[in-house]
Amino acid sequence: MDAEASQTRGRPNLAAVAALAGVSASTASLAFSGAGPVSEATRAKVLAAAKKLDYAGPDPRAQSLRRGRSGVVGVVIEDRLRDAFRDPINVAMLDGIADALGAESLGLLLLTDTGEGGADISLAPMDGVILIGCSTELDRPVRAFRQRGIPIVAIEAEPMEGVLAIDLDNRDATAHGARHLQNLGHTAVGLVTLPLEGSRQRGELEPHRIAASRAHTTLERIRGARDVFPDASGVVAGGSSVEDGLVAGRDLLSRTPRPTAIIAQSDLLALGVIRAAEELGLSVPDDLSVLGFDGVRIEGAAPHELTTLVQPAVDKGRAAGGAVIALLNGDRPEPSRFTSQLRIGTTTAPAPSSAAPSSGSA
Amino acid sequence: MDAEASQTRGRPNLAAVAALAGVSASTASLAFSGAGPVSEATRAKVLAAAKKLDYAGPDPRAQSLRRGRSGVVGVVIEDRLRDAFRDPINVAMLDGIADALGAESLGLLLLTDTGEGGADISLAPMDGVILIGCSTELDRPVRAFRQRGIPIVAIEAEPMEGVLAIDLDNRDATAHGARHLQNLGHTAVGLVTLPLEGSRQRGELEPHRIAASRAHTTLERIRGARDVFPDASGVVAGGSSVEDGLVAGRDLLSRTPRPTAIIAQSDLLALGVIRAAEELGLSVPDDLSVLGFDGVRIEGAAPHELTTLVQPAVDKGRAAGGAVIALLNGDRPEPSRFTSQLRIGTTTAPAPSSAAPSSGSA
DNA sequence: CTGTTAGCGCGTTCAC
DNA sequence: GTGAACGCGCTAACAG
Repeated sequence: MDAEASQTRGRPNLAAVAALAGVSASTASLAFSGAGPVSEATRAKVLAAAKKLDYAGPDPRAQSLRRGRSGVVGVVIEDRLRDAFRDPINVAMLDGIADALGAESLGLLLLTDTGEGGADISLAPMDGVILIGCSTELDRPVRAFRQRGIPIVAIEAEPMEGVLAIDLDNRDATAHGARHLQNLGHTAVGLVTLPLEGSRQRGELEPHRIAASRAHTTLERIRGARDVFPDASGVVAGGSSVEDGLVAGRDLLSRTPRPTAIIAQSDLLALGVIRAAEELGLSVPDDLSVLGFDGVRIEGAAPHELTTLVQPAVDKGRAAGGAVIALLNGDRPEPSRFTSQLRIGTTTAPAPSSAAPSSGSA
Repeated sequence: MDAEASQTRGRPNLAAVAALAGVSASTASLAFSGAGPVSEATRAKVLAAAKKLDYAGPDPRAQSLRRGRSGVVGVVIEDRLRDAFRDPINVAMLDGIADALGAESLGLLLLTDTGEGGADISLAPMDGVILIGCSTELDRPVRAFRQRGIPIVAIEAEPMEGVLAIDLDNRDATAHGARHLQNLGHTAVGLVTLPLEGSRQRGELEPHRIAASRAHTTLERIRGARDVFPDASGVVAGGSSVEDGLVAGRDLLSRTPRPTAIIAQSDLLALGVIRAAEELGLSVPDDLSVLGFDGVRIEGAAPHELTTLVQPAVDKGRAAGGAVIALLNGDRPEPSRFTSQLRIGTTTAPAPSSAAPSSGSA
């Protein structure tokens, strides 16, 4: 009855199964993992014992410790999931990541950067981590990950030591789009940017805020726009949503002189700007040209076809996933850089009351 | 130099830190966890040693084994993330879950039910699991979780032994909405349902498919509609998207006699149906009434305000999160049931060429 | 307040 | 093919 006693108390473990099967624990282990030579007869005995004890297989936690791997990759997303997932571009990226990780049957641990209280972020058991869209300062967690020897991949972040970068041509692409507007004769161009700080404070786009910001993507896109329109002013949106774009658009379009074109840093923002224009009785693109970024198809953009910079979001995610996997395998993957393409839709047109020069700058 | 040797090889561990600090391992452990009485001086010594060795703190994997907890809760979502996240209702639920879990600093492990190859789904180290929107057969994984003693919470699933249910009044709510249409005088009502199988096959809504299906939510909503319109025919959509609704709507609206009202099982589907109607030159709600489900605000629904059944998605998610937490604490939480509310918008109106009876059925 | 003693449940040598 | 021993890194009891 002693053997039965150890069965009764708590969950069965490998040792209990092995004992019941009349084999050693190591043999039982091999029978489960299939990672060694075990006779068919022994395996059957072990499996039978497992079934009898209602044993579900080796405990993942113990395996993690022993193997030094938990089979989980963390994905750090800025702030609330709700906000992050509201923008399809993030969902697309995540989908790419999940795709790559799933192929190696790695789990995806969703971590939200809770800011100050975020001491716990690096406390989860994971083998690698992907930083995605991090506008806030992630120095502390990054240092912790490095100390733990956890491979780090960052999508569109400032270059950091020991962090593999997956980049996008944010600056060049935006400049390309801006040049398109310039070629259409626009000179009064306004900017609607993504947030500059983790606090997502909206307001005027002012030099001191830019100087203090570490929001890489936002900054690069501002730079790209100003490469072409050095004096372009603008507003900082409170997030990437149609609503935020609407607010920003109302602001920008009520100024004098009113801009004839607006460069929005995401498609959702661009759509909001279009709404604001329509609200004011302005016609897009006749009275106002609008340029977006991302190239996601948004329900409700109709009847407009947004002129935008199409970025390969899913590929970016897949690349990030592939990169962690490579790092976990001990390889040395190269950082990658993706490029966006200008897709001309129906929301940009020659500047009103001005002949559009066919090319070249003013 | 021997002490140095153990420092050089591999990552430092608690023992190494303790040795360098000249204390025992357990003392060092307490210094980190703060879970016991440690003198300020000793703690300082330990922390100094840790800094010197570049030790990042206790290894989460080892902690998991020792404590029997990994601090991670799995969330199982049907099929591809891309599809799941396309519908805001899922994002809202996930947000609620994340909210509840985050409060206890539990991680959220995203698991996609890969179907056949999904032997790995129950292999991840986690303390509890939430099943969400599972149309496929999850018997095997559920059994595995139970064997492991992992608490299981399911949102809108068939009742299962040992699974805590978080439910929605899918049937009653749909019936309520259907009655609204009935009161408006509609008798020719068509259904656009969510998928019936994991394969997401679209097509005619036929009895044998219903009989074979285990998609709880879909079935309940069908039942609710037929409680009021027993003979209502319909089509099964290939997913929950505007596109799927458009396809289904075209199909349904090209039949004779054409339905005067359509009950769609999600707002996204409903919007697609509206698009299909407009495509055919039909006016909503004059020629066709459309009822949705979910009550999410969708960009692009304008100028319509969808008549729909508003469900408390975030609360549902929060309840699910709270339930796993309670189960992990050894409590016995009650299953919960949420109710939806009919929100009358501008997409339902009296049936054409028919006086709307004020109440009662035909 | 601190040290000692035992494991958590498993995978991996290395012999036989 | 199989078994015996050992340790992954940490923490919960008890002593002192």
